[in-house]
Amino acid sequence: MKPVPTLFWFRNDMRLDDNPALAHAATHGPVVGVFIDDPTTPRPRGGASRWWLHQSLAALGTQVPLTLRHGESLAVLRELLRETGASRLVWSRRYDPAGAAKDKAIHDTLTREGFTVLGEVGNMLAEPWDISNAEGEPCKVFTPFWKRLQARGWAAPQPAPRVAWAAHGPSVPLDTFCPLPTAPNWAAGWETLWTPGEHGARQRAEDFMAHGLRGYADLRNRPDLPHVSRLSAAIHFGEVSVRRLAHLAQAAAHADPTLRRDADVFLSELGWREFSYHLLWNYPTLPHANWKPAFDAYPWRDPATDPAAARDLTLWQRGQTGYPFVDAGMRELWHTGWMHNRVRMVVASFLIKHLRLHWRHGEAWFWDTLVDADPASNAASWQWVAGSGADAAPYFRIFNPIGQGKKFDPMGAYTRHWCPELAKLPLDFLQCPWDATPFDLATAGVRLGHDYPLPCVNHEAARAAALAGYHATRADSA
DNA sequence: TTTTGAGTTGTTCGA
DNA sequence: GTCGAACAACTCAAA
Repeated sequence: MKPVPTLFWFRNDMRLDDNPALAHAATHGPVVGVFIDDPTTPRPRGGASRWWLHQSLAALGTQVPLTLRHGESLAVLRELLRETGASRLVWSRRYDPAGAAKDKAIHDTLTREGFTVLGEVGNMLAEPWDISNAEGEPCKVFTPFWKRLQARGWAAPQPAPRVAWAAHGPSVPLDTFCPLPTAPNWAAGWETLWTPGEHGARQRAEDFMAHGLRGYADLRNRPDLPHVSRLSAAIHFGEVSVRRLAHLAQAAAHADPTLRRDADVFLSELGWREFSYHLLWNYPTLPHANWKPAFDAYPWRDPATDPAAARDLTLWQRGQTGYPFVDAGMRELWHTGWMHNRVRMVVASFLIKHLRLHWRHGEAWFWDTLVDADPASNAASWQWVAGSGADAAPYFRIFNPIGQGKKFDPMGAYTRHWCPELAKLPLDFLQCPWDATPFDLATAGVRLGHDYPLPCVNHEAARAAALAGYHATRADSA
């Protein structure tokens, strides 16, 4: 008698290592792996994310036989259950509101139809509902959340299970399923920057633990140095498990106690991701509505009705604001699909506070251009910078784009790399070329307004306007 | 229940 | 150049 297969639905868990759902599926005979592109998804992936998805699917396809299908998820799954004769469907849970709702609907429907449908914990240290404060409510401040999560602990990572994979056709060819960009190919050369897929992620993780972790606590703020993990996209797609990463960091600190502080800071960054999902789960409007409603009163400039605001949004997106550190970050994003976290904070603060454009415009741009675009981290972080989020930065914390550049790119290497038209400018004026003497500018071959833009806003005036705007959000101003 | 202290990532000003 | 305080007021969490 032919054994009944189990259908394993890959989503953002593109790995075999420490994949509890896959481990479960593997205990029930042959496994058919499927990935679905569902056009009814409310907020489809952005372009950069789809580039990564293509590469990640290609990598996963070399590890296991993978069936690729287009279509509404429930319909496709029904079709596959019928075609394969499977009676069991297994997945790693999703925690974004739309994904979780869809999963519940599919679970309920297929269960009613007699199938066994099972979700296991996704790529999380704790499920978003596992953590709550003393009143049983969601945590609204990071530190107590993180303390509670750490006290609770998490499961040790498990090695990849032995799986009896069963190929199943037909499958849509990858180049049709998830096409790479052409005309223009804005991702040209990205394959030399990134190695999507489980193997690349593990390699990157181990390389980081061996060479980047030491000094991480301080040097993670330096965009010119290799002391961040660059694992954000791999984590988003589940190419590496956060439990595995936590384990690797803890093992490194155990082997060498002088790495303790660095490892703790790295773990807390994983904690921020958990906190973001905790917030998204409990407050599903996080990606589009101010978490603090008081911020609804903020006098944003509207690019839809204000041409100057529209112009400034475009300058920001293109890295043409005239503030070199900001422009360097925005160009890094466009050219690599990624931006160093310190620079993300600076460009976000600039959009929100200097240009007084709603954080949603920035969130949307990041959603489309980041390879690591994530519904929880992206929304929570933009709201954090805006001051409208949970445990957010105080409103008067307005990053100085000049000072941040000088402080965190002290040699100017990062800024010069992404703003090559300023490469010959003396360091003293690199972050504020408008202060350079005509002689310095001429020597460096820079004509401000031609080779590099004049600043689109004045820092002091913009800062004052942002502070004035925030008074509208004060509790007693209503 | 009440009180008290804390709260990712900063900037500016004035002594 | 360095240092501490102010920048506001609020909510949350823990004692």
